[in-house]
Amino acid sequence: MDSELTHSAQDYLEAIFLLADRQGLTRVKEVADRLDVKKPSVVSAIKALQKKGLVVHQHYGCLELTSEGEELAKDIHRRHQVLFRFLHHILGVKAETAETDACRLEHHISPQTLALLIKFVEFTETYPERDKTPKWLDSFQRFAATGEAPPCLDRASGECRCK
Amino acid sequence: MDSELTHSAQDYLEAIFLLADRQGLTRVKEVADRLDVKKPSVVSAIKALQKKGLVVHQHYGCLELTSEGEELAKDIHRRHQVLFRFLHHILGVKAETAETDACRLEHHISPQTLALLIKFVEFTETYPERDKTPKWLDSFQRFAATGEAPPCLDRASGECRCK
DNA sequence: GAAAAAAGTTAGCCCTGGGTAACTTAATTG
DNA sequence: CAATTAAGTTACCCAGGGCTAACTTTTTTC
Repeated sequence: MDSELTHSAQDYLEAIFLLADRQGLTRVKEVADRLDVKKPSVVSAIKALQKKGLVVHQHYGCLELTSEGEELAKDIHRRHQVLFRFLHHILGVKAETAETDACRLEHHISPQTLALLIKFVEFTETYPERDKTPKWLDSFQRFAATGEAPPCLDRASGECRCK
Repeated sequence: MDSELTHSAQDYLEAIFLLADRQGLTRVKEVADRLDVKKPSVVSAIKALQKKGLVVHQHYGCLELTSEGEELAKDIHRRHQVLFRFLHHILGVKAETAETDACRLEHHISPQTLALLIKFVEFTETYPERDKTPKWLDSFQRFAATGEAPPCLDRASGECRCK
């Protein structure tokens, strides 16, 4: 059993996971629309996932993840979410762009980088206070938006004026 | 003239740029070794770059970027560098991994994200003082390395203890 | 300067992952 | 329940981008 998933296989897996209704079912058409590909592309991608035992699909019927497929999909989605939060909440990339970038980046990131990115997102979301934007991030966002030096800093000396 | 460069074309362009000696010349072999591909792959990639007027290459001879090719290569490399600095200096990804990740990520990032990432790197490298690690980054790096809450923060309250 | 080694090239293969056209099955509706 | 429409499928095709094997040219070296 070839356990390696291609990039596109991961996209399909994640999409099926996200589209599943309460009964865990979705449809070829849904997947095609979501990923912006044509139905035959979905069908052939699903054949591959089926062969690996990650998806169940009877002819002309619904799609369903196996439990193994669901585990993988959750993992893929977790990665995706971290990237999205980093891009959108920290860098300030607009939601739509962050979404598509996250989608493309998630396949090209090493485990080490992912782990550190998770820590980075966790760090900024947790300190100094949960769900409160840290001062430095606030400074950065102002800087990014206006090009202004951080408000509590003197540009010339680089010294903090608000000790 | 098809002006769009494929991902791999960008890699080749950047590699040629970085390998060029003082006379701006390099060799198929060099490129192949650097990108970890075989020579025939280089040859066919170069044919495409040649057709777009980005590279000059005579049979059995040296490779050289045209000025247009060099402009593009510099731009590609700038992107690469920003990513590397973000990954290595900010997140703390080890240099080797940061290098390969940067190489892979650079093709999958939107202009908006790149622009913000540049600002982010610039911000952390400039404030509060040029080339001095900001306090928050220091906190993050300790947190990433040890899992400890930032030293100047009380984890329970989230309040800063060192006002 | 001839023989060996290294570099470059060509031809042809393979896999990924998209697409269209044409067909079949299922669902909807008058 | 027959006709229409929508969904799913199949059989192709195409481009990107790598590879190997075999050949040619250039460079080295004895």
